Amino acid sequence: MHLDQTDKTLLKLLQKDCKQTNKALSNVLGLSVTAVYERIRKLENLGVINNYVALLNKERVDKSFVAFCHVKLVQHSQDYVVKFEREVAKLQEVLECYHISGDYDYILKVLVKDMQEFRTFMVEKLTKINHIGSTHSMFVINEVKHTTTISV
Amino acid sequence: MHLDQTDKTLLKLLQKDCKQTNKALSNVLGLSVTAVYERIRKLENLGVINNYVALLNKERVDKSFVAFCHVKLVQHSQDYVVKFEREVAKLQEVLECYHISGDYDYILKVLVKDMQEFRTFMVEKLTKINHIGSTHSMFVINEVKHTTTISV
DNA sequence: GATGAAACTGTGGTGCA
DNA sequence: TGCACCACAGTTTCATC
Repeated sequence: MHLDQTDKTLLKLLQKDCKQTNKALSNVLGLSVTAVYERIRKLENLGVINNYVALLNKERVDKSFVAFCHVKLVQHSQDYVVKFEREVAKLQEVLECYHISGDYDYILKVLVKDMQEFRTFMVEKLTKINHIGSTHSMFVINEVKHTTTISV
Repeated sequence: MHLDQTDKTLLKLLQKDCKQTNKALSNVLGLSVTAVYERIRKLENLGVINNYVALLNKERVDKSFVAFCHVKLVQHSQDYVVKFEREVAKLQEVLECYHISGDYDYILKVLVKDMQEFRTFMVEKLTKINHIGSTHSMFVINEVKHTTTISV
């Protein structure tokens, strides 16, 4: 796989706004509409472009509380790890979950309505998963930056 | 602002795939194409839908290393805070940055090619920002879950 | 990668409940 | 206010060069 400069520019444009017409893109890139169409198809087929999604304003859908939650398991047997990861992936409040190096095993990004809902999430959902040793939560005071755009 | 069940279903569908035609959406929702079109326009105008973007496979664009980086400032004067936030927002390697509660002031999600590039990022970019007291990095071993879909 | 044609979709007007 | 129907302009998509 090799991406030339045109591919990279195209990816940059589509990461910013994927609803642009091929005609608009063709103007920026100095190509024909078909050439743009074929490059996009190529990038999709190569799996460089995963999918196209609508991003919402979380405050407007009443989800204003973001927290990062560290989790440590009591043990690290494969059984426990697999089970925890499967259960946590099911929780819709958990937008992201990573297995990380350091004092804790996992870091989770959790999105809920408010502090009260976060408490409910912790008590009734997260800590209901077995084999969790300890957790440590950090609350987001302010979102400084949040982008889905990868520099290519 | 009030979102009915149809709006919520529509948001769920568009968060999964925003390239679906209004016709396909109208079939799922049991509405006419125009009705779907008008609801989407409404959600855009209300600012519920922020934008439409292409999501990339980070491995396919040679960005396989994710790290979370805690940052503490030496002081918390407004001047220092504003300056740090402005500088960090400019760094393309930083996908997310949050001001958080707890021992550290900020948590950053950093995406680069590999460990070596991370080192370069830390030495030549992040710690070049003034007034940083200390940092603490955690490396992602495995991505368990990563979604942009907010449950509505 | 360009051109041109066919099929389809987005978009806005009008009317109905 | 919200939806359905209709029609046109513009877009996607594909065959051909």
